[in-house]
Amino acid sequence: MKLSEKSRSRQDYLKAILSLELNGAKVSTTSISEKLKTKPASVTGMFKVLSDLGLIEYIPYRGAELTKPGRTEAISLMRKHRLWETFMVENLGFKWDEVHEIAEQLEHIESKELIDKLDAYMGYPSFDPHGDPIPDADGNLCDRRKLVQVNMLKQGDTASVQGVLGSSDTFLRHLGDLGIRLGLVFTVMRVFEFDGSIQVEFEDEDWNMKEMTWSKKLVEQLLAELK
Amino acid sequence: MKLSEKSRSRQDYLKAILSLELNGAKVSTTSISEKLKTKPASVTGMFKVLSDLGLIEYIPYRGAELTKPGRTEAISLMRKHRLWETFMVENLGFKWDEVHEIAEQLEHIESKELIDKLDAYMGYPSFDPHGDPIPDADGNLCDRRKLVQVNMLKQGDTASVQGVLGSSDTFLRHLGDLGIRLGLVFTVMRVFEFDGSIQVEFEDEDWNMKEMTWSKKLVEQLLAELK
DNA sequence: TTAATAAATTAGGCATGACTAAAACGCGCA
DNA sequence: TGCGCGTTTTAGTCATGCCTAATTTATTAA
Repeated sequence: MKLSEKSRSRQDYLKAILSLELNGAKVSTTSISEKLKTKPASVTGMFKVLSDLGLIEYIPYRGAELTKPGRTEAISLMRKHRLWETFMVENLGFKWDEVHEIAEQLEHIESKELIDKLDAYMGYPSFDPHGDPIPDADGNLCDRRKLVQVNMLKQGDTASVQGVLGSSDTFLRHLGDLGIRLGLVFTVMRVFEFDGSIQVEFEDEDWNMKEMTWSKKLVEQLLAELK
Repeated sequence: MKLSEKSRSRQDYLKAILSLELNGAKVSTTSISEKLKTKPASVTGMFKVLSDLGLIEYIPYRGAELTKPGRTEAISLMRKHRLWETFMVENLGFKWDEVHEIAEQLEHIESKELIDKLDAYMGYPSFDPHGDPIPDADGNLCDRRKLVQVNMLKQGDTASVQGVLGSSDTFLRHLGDLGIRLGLVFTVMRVFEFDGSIQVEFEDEDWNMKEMTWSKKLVEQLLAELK
């Protein structure tokens, strides 16, 4: 009996459980069965399996809860789902509403290497095209509420680059050319709007003066955390 | 009974059968069982299913043969496998020997849109990193023997662009900037080598003069068919 | 405290796709 | 023609993960 084996089904259950937990809802067999379009009786069966695998804490008639390993696995699935969605929208030109179904399949591809390289290829985006945060390789989520768009910064603000909302090839190349990378700490020297585009002048850690002059939309794509 | 459903297993069998047919080998239960690491008895069972689905012609004790729909499906899998391998090597920076296992998973992703967009994203490569031809969206294979590398063309040759051997981002962008696209018909005006790099001057259908000046390796990546 | 109701579990089946063991086939060679 | 051996098929199991129907548990209201 290969109880250690991952399966599509088990992964779908873990994802559904994480989703309910994040909503603060009780993880009951009914709620899961609704999410997965199965029947409560089937959920009971799977809860036993997941419990035996140490992925959930399951008390009959009381519901289930992810354990540490279970949560790690579920977050890894969320990461894969959102990175693939981002790739399809930003690189392949899909519309944001066309990618969910395909990402449901892609998230089950087993290869940490693949997803980490895809992450790097896209410039480590912090949010997917729906605006949901993408967990990093260690499973950490970026809290959007703490971030501001670069065009909202004021003179004298010091902040660090934390993410990119939407990360098309050209935009990322542009950022790279300017030496703008994730984690860069900078101080805003001047912000002004001119003829429909926004210009931000800033100084980086090495006291080098840089500037961005983009359409308003492009500047808004760059997220930073105030220091 | 949902006999029309595609399954991972069935697809693996179709691929194995195609592979043996391309080698000119007889498609026996034993040979398939060796390829798929199952037992001949299991193959017999699956042959019946595939036969009922109209994907193979199966005569007990005689072996199996792909039908038209079966072959189409198998070639689509080959296309997906090779395109994903190409993507992983050319765009994500994998080594050519690291990608097979992952492509075995990716080839089962069901979405014609996805694979066609990935194909376009990479510039419609004709060969994968192992040098095997990639079927196009209609299942047509490119016969490598009929193609020549652009640096082998001589003054006055007329040819059409048929493929790119390896298609890194930068290389493809470069080609795009020059207006070089799949199917472009052109006539070579001048070829010469200078200081380790090769220069090809050519005229396209609209009589515009263009030139490529690249390292020898880059020019060799571009494949064309003589007219 | 108990009865009613909603939710969860158990019991028993079914389809898929693997397996083993045993029987049937096919082909080469005497 | 017929024997024998390797290949193939049949028969019967097993695990996964789903289902329905019947039972059990928890909770709420009288």
